[in-house]
Amino acid sequence: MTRLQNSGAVGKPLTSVMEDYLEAIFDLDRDKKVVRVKDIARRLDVKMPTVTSMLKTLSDRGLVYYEKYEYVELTNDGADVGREMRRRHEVLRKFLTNILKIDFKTADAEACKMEHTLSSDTLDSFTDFMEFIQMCPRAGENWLNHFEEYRLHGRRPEKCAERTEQFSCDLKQRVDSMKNDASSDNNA
Amino acid sequence: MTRLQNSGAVGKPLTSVMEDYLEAIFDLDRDKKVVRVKDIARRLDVKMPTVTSMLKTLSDRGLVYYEKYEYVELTNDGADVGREMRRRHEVLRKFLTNILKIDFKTADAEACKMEHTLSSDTLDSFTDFMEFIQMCPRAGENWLNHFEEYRLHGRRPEKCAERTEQFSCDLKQRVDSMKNDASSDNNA
DNA sequence: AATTGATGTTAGAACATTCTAACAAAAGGA
DNA sequence: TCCTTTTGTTAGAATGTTCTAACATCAATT
Repeated sequence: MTRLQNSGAVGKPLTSVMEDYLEAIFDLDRDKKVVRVKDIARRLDVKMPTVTSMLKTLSDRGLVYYEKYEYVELTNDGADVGREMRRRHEVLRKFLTNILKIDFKTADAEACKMEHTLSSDTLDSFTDFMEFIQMCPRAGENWLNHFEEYRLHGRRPEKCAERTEQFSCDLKQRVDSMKNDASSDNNA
Repeated sequence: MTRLQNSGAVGKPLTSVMEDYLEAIFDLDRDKKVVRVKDIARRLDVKMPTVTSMLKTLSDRGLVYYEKYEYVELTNDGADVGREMRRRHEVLRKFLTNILKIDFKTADAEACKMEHTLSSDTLDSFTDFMEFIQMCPRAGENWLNHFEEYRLHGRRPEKCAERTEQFSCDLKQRVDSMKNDASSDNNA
């Protein structure tokens, strides 16, 4: 199950658009103390009637408290979803910036799209991977810097290649075997 | 631009659903030599009328050749899209299985969802990262195995710390001597 | 209190995607 | 050939998300 369930009105799963709205409201709630239709509209780049319409839907499902012309608030269920989407967003953004070295703006946008599609389990794997990299000396920041060089200065990082030579045949063997596995899309 | 453009009927970007259909047809084309409505329906888990309807849309946009009751074929534009989606799918699936150690079935499903959302640039970063890991001995398969252990046996991989010590004799020496910026590996 | 500008709502429509029910063509026996 | 099964199509409806145009309310100023 990728999508969070609500225990409110309906048993149907939330759509990714609903998740976006809940995340937006959750964020705005922390920043601004009062959440208005206009804020949500600007944040999600939609028109105000669209927001009104969605607020009705979310209200029906017990995810927001919403009365005409009044400020919007999340219910507990709604806040749970919003918070979870925020968490996912952060995990993914950090992966994209810290590991893949993608610039913040792009990473943020990509994370926003990815956060709906990945299952919790997969998300956990991303988290684990990042933790592992920080925890395991052989793969820490130093190594990540090499990746950055690799990205910036072309496909064949000499420093890494040099090391390959210095390492035992044993290791190189494993590296080669993995290489075969991962570069097998010769479809044309 | 995340989405590929077609040079056919309309200038509008493709939806991710259209991309799914094109990828499915592309795959079936390689496997089965003749692509039928029923095959597409089964593959995408939709009903046949839905396929018929989408084929009209794709035909209008110059992405498939489609005549009533006849086999479906991709145009060059359509094949370009299908092939690209296939490539993205493979990159992501390999990342999820080889790096994050997610089981194949799950990884395949997740890749299918991710492939629409990521930009080409970000996709390239995934590819680069995988290539880098294969190329750089300090981050090869051996290290990836440690990650697997880490995932399976809890949050604190003692072996990683141990190894650091073990490597000291031969490796760390070289690393230190030839590497200028080696100093940030000293975490717990 | 009346006016004005910002904010919010309703109504109605469009689009993409999907479905079911009913009909139509193709294919393969008997 | 006629019949049956498989495959494919049309028509029509539903859902989810969005928009524009028009109207309503609120807040602030005069």
